[in-house]
Amino acid sequence: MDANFDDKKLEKISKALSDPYRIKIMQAIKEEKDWLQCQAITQMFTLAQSTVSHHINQLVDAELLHAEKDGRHARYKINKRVFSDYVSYLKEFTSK
Amino acid sequence: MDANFDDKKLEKISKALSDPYRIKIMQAIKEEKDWLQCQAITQMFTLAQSTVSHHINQLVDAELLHAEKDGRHARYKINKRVFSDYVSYLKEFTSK
DNA sequence: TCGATATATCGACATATTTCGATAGATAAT
DNA sequence: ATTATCTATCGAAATATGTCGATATATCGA
Repeated sequence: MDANFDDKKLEKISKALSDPYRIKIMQAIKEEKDWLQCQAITQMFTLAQSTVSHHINQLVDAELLHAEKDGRHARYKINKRVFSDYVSYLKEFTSK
Repeated sequence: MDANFDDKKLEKISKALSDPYRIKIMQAIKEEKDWLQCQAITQMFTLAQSTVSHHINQLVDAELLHAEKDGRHARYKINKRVFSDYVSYLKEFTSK
């Protein structure tokens, strides 16, 4: 287990995943093309751009997404390491 | 993947795990004795009994905990199957 | 340079969540 | 029976979160 994975991180990641739009954003990034721009995500929903940006921010904050700036665009990718750490941490509850 | 595990369930479980007290409750049940009474949990924190009951309720609602009535006591146990399903569902994000 | 596009930030408002105290319901002990 | 114990529920208050529109910032293209 990664030493810098603690309860606070578990809480933050769980919170990031506790919203239907954020779950859909993660899935879109995973399933559709592996990375996405904010604007493309905005077009998927009937949400203001600022709201989508806010949701993405929480996912980035929780490190579930990795953000790269590419000119005026932003590319968001799934941080598989953090996801794996989260899953490993949770597995503790299923063992024993 | 369990057919009755969908995004709504993912959201609900994530939300249940997105609170520091609820995380501690889960850990206490797992680590200390595998099951616990509400009253014992209340004594772990400086929280009102009604608040603890409310937190437990959300964990039970998300099916992370299984509740048994034992006289006037309640026994809460971790639902390992649901936990496993959650973990499996999440693993999708780390694959490919 | 100027206008268009992409993203981030701010303030305000609505809704949801957390928390408490009070109390109800149910069971156990005396 | 009466009292004590354990859990659940209710209503209210405080705090947090989601959402928007407006606007700022930064980059690209003509």
